[in-house]
Amino acid sequence: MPSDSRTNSPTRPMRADARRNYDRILAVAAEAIAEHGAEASLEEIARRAGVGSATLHRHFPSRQRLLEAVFGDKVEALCAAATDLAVDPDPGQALATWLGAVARHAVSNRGLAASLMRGAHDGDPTLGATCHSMITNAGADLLARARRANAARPDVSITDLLTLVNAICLAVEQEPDGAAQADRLLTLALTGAIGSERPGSGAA
Amino acid sequence: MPSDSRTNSPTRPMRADARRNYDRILAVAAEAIAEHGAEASLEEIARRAGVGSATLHRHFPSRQRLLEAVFGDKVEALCAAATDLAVDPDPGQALATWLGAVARHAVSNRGLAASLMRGAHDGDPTLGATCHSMITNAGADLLARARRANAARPDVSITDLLTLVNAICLAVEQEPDGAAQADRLLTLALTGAIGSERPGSGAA
DNA sequence: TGCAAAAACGGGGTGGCCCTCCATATCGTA
DNA sequence: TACGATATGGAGGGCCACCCCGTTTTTGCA
Repeated sequence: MPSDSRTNSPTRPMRADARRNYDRILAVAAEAIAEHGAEASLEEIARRAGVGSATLHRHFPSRQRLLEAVFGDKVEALCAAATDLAVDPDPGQALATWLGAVARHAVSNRGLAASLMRGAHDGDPTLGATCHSMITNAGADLLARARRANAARPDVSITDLLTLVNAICLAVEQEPDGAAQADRLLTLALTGAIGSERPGSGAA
Repeated sequence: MPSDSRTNSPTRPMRADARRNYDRILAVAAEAIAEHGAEASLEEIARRAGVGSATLHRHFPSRQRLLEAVFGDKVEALCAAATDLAVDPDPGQALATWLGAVARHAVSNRGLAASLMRGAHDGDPTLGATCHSMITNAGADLLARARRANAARPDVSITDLLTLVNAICLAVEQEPDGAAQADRLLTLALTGAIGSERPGSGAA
């Protein structure tokens, strides 16, 4: 069920001990990243997993790769959510709901936002489907639908929206009440931070 | 004319050699931060300035202090701009203009956004007027005026707005066309990223 | 089952970073 | 000029990412 991009790839299946270590590292990394964020010490992850640091670096050649492996299932969940929302009767609301879900995931999983930010644009195009592009593709459909329904500006791209979401999440990541803050700021950004409330419709 | 919080402070004036080194370090740090962002290596700054790393750490006990010293004049310029805009006939536009100016400064001076983000809320309350609080105070007046003119939501704080600006700048800092991106995203966030355009008034 | 080649492992080294101590050099002044 | 206060910076400690290469484990086959 979980996404094991190694067990059934064209390359020879992993040796049993390698697989064991791979899984251990992944589990420990998830904990460490939850504790210390995306900058968690790789050395300590290896230590806690009971493997040498070389083993960690062999399985995950870069920090980004480790992050992507750790958050793979979260990202898949978000993509699935996008698919579900793609049949929502209110495309505009569906898009907003999904962006909120992305924000919620990013806030409650430290490091996810950082992982989603750095897309394929900084080297390392090895991994075909990075978290970044998966999310982008998933969101693109929702935006397209919203646009067709005249519920989204024609000049805004899905990259714009996701950049906003991630930027906000990254910014509030270490605030005490990050979740609430992120939600507020996202709503603000989506509906207009400066009151473009039509004169007359305002308070009072 | 430049703000030398050391020359005329209640504490004894700096010795000539100390002052020389202080200035050298500051100049070199500005270059290094422009090159490598807020995470530039302090050791290399010391090396380039021709001083020992201990000297750097004595003058600037924390990275944040160095950043604040480097960006002090930029922040003062932004505060001055806020004062000027405080008499603008259109308070809503004035606020938007100022936020745009903050963004422009933050994008063209790598590290400024990072410096503005971390306010007094993480220890080190030694320095009375941090960049963070200076900017916040400066912006608060503009927002208050805009609010009185019904040109700003009553539920949005200056902290919200500055967090958005800084988050955006931080996010696009290493994109190739950062300035344009930041401008676009800020406009989006201020006016509403999802088209709340009234039916009929849209493009066409 | 036994064994050799292949695969994976991890200790330890390199080089970088931040930060501190303290013996030494420099400055300002009497 | 001489002296005390002040500033300096090299050396060293602790942490980190990353890599080399001798050693151990696993596997597939006879």
